[in-house]
Amino acid sequence: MEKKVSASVINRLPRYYRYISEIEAGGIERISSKELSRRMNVTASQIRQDLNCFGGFGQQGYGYNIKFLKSSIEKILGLDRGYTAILVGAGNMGRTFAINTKFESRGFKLIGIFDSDPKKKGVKVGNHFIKSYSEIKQFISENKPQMAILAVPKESARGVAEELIGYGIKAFLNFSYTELSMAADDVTIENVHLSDSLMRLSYKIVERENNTEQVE
Amino acid sequence: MEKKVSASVINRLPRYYRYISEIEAGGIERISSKELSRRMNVTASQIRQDLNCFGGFGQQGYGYNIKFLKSSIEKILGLDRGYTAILVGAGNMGRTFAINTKFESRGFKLIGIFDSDPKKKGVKVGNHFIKSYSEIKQFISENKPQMAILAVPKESARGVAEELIGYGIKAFLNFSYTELSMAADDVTIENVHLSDSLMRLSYKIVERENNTEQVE
DNA sequence: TAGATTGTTAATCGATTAACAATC
DNA sequence: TAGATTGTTAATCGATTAACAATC
Repeated sequence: MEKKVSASVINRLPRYYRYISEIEAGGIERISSKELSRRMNVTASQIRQDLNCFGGFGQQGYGYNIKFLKSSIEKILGLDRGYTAILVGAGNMGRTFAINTKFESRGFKLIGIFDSDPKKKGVKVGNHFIKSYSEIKQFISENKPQMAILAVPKESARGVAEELIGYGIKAFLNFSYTELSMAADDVTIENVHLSDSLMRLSYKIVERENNTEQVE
Repeated sequence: MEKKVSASVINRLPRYYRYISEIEAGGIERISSKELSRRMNVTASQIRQDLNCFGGFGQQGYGYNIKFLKSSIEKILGLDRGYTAILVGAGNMGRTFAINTKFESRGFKLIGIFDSDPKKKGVKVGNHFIKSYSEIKQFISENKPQMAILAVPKESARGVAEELIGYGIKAFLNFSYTELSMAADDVTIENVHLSDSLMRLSYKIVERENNTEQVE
């Protein structure tokens, strides 16, 4: 019944949330789409259009109340739901993720870290002790986490994902250097490709060098 | 003189590169846009349009030669230029980045790691020994790296960026939890926000839950 | 009330897809 | 040559921007 929200809008939501959070931290109470557009370097029109996909959070003549807008975006993004996550793979990427407190401050709760390397078992990472991968099935059935963070080697990513889907996990954040796309359409995967960002940066350097050359 | 390539196309380039690399590794010699579109889950038309922004890499009746296409995309992205990078900040994120060999295999060379914490000086990370941040000015003037990877705390990100711009760095990959956007228009910044991916994933879980509820 | 600013409709712009002639 | 598939133009679709009436 609801109109489907476009991917472009969804992609922009976290950015709105970051800016609004910063503005709130700065002690500001309200903001107009115009002023926000200036800060974020987008059009005011786009901001109003985007937010209105989810409801009217502003007020004519006043603008947007920061606290209300922030909590509204939190609801939209599900940051108020206390979703829980497990981390699979306690290599560098996995440990970095686990230790980074920002993730938990964004409304998520990491409840378990797993690794298949027996040497890592029991090692402390952040507030957690690494568990054996062999315990994962039971852990999931007891704790029912909503998401799994995959930070395993490329080769094992697909196998692990399939196994976890079998145990009922339906949402993945995938840091492995491979692109997961599972058949089941009730499974959601966000692939993170750090080297893509690096390649884009590289492209822009090339582009700039080309522009500098042509001195016509 | 050249038509400006749109951001959408540039964003897709690294993904093409990853797929083509995998296909090459699988020993395949040529591929049609149709077959590639099937694998990548995009339209063949889009693939042809995108590639033709940069030239005609295919051949009628044959398709695309994988080796040639791969090296062509490498040239477009500048992966063949031997760009060098320094890493600033040897915390978890920085070390993960430094150790991850995938970055170097993508045509970049990490030539120095810097941290302002005196305790970290001399500590080995991957093949590198962490240098003091106070040495960075001289290092840059001697080695002229094309890019800097920022993995410093949020609070210092802007200051560090400004300083490095002063030393001649013009391209940044920023992992700090803040969005850099410097005034100078000859400076390029790629911001990486890991928690944005997490929030998008969360949004999709909410969306699915909403869809499941309404059993009309 | 007058001024400000939203929510929303309409207009524009750009990106994606379809179609097909060119050609290997 | 016949079949396949590109490169590219034209058509469609969707996203962004502009405009403005509604209203706080």
